[in-house]
Amino acid sequence: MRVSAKADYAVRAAAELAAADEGPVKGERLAEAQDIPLQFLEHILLELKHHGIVRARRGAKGGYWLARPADEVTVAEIVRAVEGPIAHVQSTPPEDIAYRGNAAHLQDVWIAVRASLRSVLEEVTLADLVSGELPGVVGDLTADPDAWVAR
Amino acid sequence: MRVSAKADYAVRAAAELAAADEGPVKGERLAEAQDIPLQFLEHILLELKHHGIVRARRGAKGGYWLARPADEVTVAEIVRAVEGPIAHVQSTPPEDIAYRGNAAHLQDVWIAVRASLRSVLEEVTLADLVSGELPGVVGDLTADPDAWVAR
DNA sequence: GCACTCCTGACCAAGAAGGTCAGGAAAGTC
DNA sequence: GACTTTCCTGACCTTCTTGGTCAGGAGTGC
Repeated sequence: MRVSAKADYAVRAAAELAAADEGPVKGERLAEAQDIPLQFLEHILLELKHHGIVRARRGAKGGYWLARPADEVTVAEIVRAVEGPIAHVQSTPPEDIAYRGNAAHLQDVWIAVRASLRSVLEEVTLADLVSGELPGVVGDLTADPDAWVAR
Repeated sequence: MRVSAKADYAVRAAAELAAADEGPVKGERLAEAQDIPLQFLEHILLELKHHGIVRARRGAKGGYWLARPADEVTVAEIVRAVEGPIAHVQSTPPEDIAYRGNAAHLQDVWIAVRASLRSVLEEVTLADLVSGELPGVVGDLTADPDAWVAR
């Protein structure tokens, strides 16, 4: 139930791309802007490219850019691209698990967990992230001061 | 963003304990009921004991039982006991991370992610799980057929 | 004393996390 | 065509986590 460095880096780099007006952005600039090790970032960007989220061109004047408009790319997509499916249990999707005995209803709980994650991650687009105008669901959740304290 | 085998096992074993009317339950019985490797389960139960969720007695007639009533133990507690804090980013709590540049608002997103996880995991108690009468939030989330399909 | 059950630490193999390194391959510039 | 720039790719590395197993010790009850 944790967010990996890779996913965090990927979203941050994508946010920088979303904010770039036009033209490709060099990996080096992304790395500096978000303080990410360059060579590690290049691997991440490659994965994003393979997933059709980002495009790239080599050579002088080369760099990376978003394959789609920033308001059509969600955080969920990016996290999935680098971390794989969200909220899998023991590496299998919750809908495929058969629980027995008194844990029979645990499946519903994991399904609800996944749905609640999706309700946040699939709503927030890169455009939202850059503009700071986050969707209502995020505002509702972060409005409670309790959301900001550790447990 | 995945649920470990350990957390899954821990919740399942705890559900069995919650369902046991009275008297200690042997580790072996829990392991059989939920099909969990016994020796691994014993380590998990020990962690739950150290977190004050479970109690135990050795010897004949020994076994494990819940330290508190089943309707006062949440799934969140159990997951935290064996997996550590929920929704940490790069092993640090989201409220402690300072984002820069165009990723400035990413913090709000991770906070919202954590809050949405909590809204499920802290609502469901072991009593809910055993009875199958899950809290409203779970019902709402699992009612949507979309919640049951992979992405 | 003996059986039973939990308790604990050591160990282990495989994989993931979080990188680094070295070189190749396209694209643009002169 | 040479040269620079930048992405592309695979190999490698160290440390930690995951998901266990093994062996023995220590209470508890009869």
